[in-house]
Amino acid sequence: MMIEIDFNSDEALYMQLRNQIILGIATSQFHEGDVLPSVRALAETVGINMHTVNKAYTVLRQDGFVKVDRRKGAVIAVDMDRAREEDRIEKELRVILASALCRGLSRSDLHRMIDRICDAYDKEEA
Amino acid sequence: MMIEIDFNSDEALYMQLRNQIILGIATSQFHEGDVLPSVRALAETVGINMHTVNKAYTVLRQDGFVKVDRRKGAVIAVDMDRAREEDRIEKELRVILASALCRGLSRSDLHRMIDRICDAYDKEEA
DNA sequence: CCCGCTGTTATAGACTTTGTATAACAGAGG
DNA sequence: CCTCTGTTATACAAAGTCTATAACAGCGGG
Repeated sequence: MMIEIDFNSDEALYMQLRNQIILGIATSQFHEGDVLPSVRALAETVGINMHTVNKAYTVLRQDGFVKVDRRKGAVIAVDMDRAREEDRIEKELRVILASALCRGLSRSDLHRMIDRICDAYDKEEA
Repeated sequence: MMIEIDFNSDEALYMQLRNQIILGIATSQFHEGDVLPSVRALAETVGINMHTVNKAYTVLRQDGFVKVDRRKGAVIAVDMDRAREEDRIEKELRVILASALCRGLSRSDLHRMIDRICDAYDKEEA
């Protein structure tokens, strides 16, 4: 999977990495058990420091998306804690939904948007 | 409207302020034309610095939620630029939806979640 | 057995962001 | 005139981000 960094983004580099890998898992470009590039290799190819990649992997581990094996490296291993996740998701959604509603987006607009994003994931997956 | 700050949150104080005010607009606790507390007053009641409140108001202005009148203060004035907003919303949704799907939440789970949040807003509004 | 790979840790420096603190300014209004 | 409004400037401390070098332990292949 191609991982790209936008150095002009105001989003932290390690968060860009984290998010792209989560997107990769959602679109089945990464599967359970897949091994991510080593921190040094990914740092090299992307053009950033090793520690920045390491921080991304550490966050991914804390968030339950990978398990880190000292010899193999970072392995995709999604922790399925639905209840806890549902709370987190809903909390994050509240603000962004609020701002959408303020702009005049309707509830059905949001549903359509959800479907469009999910469709894009399903398509990429195939 | 009651505005509260969580000093233990890892979210920046000015962003907490910003988000709560957006939530307030979405739930009609703030209406078009309403005047927000002055930067000094809000800073006093919340227990933070004036400049932190000012930054929140500045961000709200940049994001098109308030207009600032030098004599009256910050006034709720939502900028209805749907097209631009739709892009921003969708971009923000992509990552959080991806992480939800990774955890095993289904598309209909997400739809239900959207409805639940919107229902809560409608209810608060009434 | 050593070499090379893995993540991990430590230390240090530069830079940005965040939040606070004081102070002063112009504009508007009672 | 006094007081309220946002705005601006300056300074400072603390935290976060990113880089750079270096070293360590564990494991596996030649």
